[in-house]
Amino acid sequence: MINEKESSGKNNFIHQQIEKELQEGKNQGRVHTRFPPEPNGYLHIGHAKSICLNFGTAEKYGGLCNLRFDDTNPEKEDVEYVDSIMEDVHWLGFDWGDRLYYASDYFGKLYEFAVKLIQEGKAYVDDQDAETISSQKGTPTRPGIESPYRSRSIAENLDLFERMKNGEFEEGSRVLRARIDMASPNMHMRDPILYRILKTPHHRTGDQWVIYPMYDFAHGQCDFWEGITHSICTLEFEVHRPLYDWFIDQLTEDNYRPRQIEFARLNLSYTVMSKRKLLELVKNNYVKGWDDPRMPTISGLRRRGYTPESIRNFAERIGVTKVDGMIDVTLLEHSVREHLNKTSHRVMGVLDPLKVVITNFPEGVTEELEAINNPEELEAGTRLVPFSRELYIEREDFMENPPSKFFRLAPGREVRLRYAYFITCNEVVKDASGEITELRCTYDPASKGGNSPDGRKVKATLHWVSAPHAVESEVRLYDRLFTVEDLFVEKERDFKEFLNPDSLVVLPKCYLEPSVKGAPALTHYQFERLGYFNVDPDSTPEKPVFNRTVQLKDTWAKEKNR
RNA sequence: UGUCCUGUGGUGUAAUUGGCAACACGUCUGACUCUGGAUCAGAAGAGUCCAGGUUCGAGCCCUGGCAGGACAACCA
Repeated sequence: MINEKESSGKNNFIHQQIEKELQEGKNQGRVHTRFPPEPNGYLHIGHAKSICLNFGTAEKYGGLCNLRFDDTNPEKEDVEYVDSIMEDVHWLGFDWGDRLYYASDYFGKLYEFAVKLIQEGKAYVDDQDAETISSQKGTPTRPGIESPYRSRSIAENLDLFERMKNGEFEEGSRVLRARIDMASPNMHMRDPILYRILKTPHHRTGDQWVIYPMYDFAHGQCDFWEGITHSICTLEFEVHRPLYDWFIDQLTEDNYRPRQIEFARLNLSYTVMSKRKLLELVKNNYVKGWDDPRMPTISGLRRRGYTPESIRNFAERIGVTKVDGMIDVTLLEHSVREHLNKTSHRVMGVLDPLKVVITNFPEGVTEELEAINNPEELEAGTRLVPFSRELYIEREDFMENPPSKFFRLAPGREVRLRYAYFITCNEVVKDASGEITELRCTYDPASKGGNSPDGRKVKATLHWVSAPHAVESEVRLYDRLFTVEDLFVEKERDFKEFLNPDSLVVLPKCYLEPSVKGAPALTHYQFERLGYFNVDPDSTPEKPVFNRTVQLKDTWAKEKNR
């Protein structure tokens, strides 16, 4: 959680600008933002940054934030995406109230506006095909040339545009263009296309329209009609701003103007953030779906075990600037650990079981030992954990020939079983191949509860599970999806070449303490000494499935690798 | 050979608008601990892309460079 001290006095450049405007009395003190996704994919952590910025900014200045679907391209969009986007925004903890809009709500007004531009001689119908128009556009360093249709009469343009709307022409045969400046140093001002013919049914308007406005012709006007004051978008739209302003200037003579402000999109190490690439991973089954826990999507992170709080704190921590950079995933991981450490219940679970027999503990007896649910929040209470003669411990918690820095169980060494007893290893049982199959230990009955009877110390406390009481579970371990930190520097090669083959490891047979039985999907736990895990929706009453959200920090692992 | 944007510890951000470069993550010590977690205490790490200039004083202002990015979809 980010406290006041950390967040105060750290205004990003957008908030600084807003505060300046507020002092000047601009927009009558109104702050109104919008989050405008195109419903052509699932939201990802980069969108979360934008959501937190837009909704957070409105919240901070007592303003409003709309949710608006930028649905001007029926070929890529779908209601499935609309639904998931609304779910994800809500899950993150934001609400748009009754301000749910669609660019398609404005198709009628946009059409009228286009007609007005034609009447003013500021737009024309171009009969050329895409290739020809593109070739006349010039390059960033060379001016374009004017279309032969540029100076058609207003009456002819009006007639043609109406017939475009009425479906009289084929897709691609005509477009409506703004008449601005083919020699502009800004490519977007070289008679940009306003409308194109598309005969694909739209997910909301069906076949009512066969002409669709382009992004540039829709976005700013929607902002204007909704009373948006700050239209926050990502850096790549910077060069669109003159066009954005040009349309608004044609629309109104008011003082009120929505202002486009650009910030740097989020780049996370070891992952991809483009919807195109994410879609490719899903479509070609490199992952199991948009909500695969390895995906950087909101739904993937949710299933992985991230909490809304952790994502919002992350967004706050990374800040907002115009500098293109790369955020280390470990910062995201830190954010979940921080939140889950405070909130999740502790539980014991053994992922790679090694059987331990307590030779001096009676057979057929079960003891119930009290364990603390969350040492960070004692009000969470305690639970009883069964203990018996046969247990499982983590295989890596035992070494037959331990190096000096290894504090855990070894032959002749005494350690504590958490909340249970001190045990000493007396015998190592192996199979024919030499693999350790069982440890035979004795316990000190006087150390019940894990308290040293005579003040003697042990260097390690191990987690364990009683064998006859263990809940057999599947546990899925995740690692980064890609093997390289920055996919962008490898843009010459197909990004799929860098997929991490070990991004998912399934452990089919893990043993967990019985208290996890029946926990609903998405319940968070800390498996003591291992990490944070949560219940996967694939769980059945017979066989729970857990996802590892993130490991605990592990200084031994670091030591081991030296 | 254009227009626009951006350069601050390893990473991400800050610097009261000209006043000893601060914070978080990470790293390294140490303390504490029934999680090698958490917590606590401390340390190292940049002189702000470069070169000039203005100024008592520049990360901030001016000039000139350099580097990186965006823009040539009937995508958003």
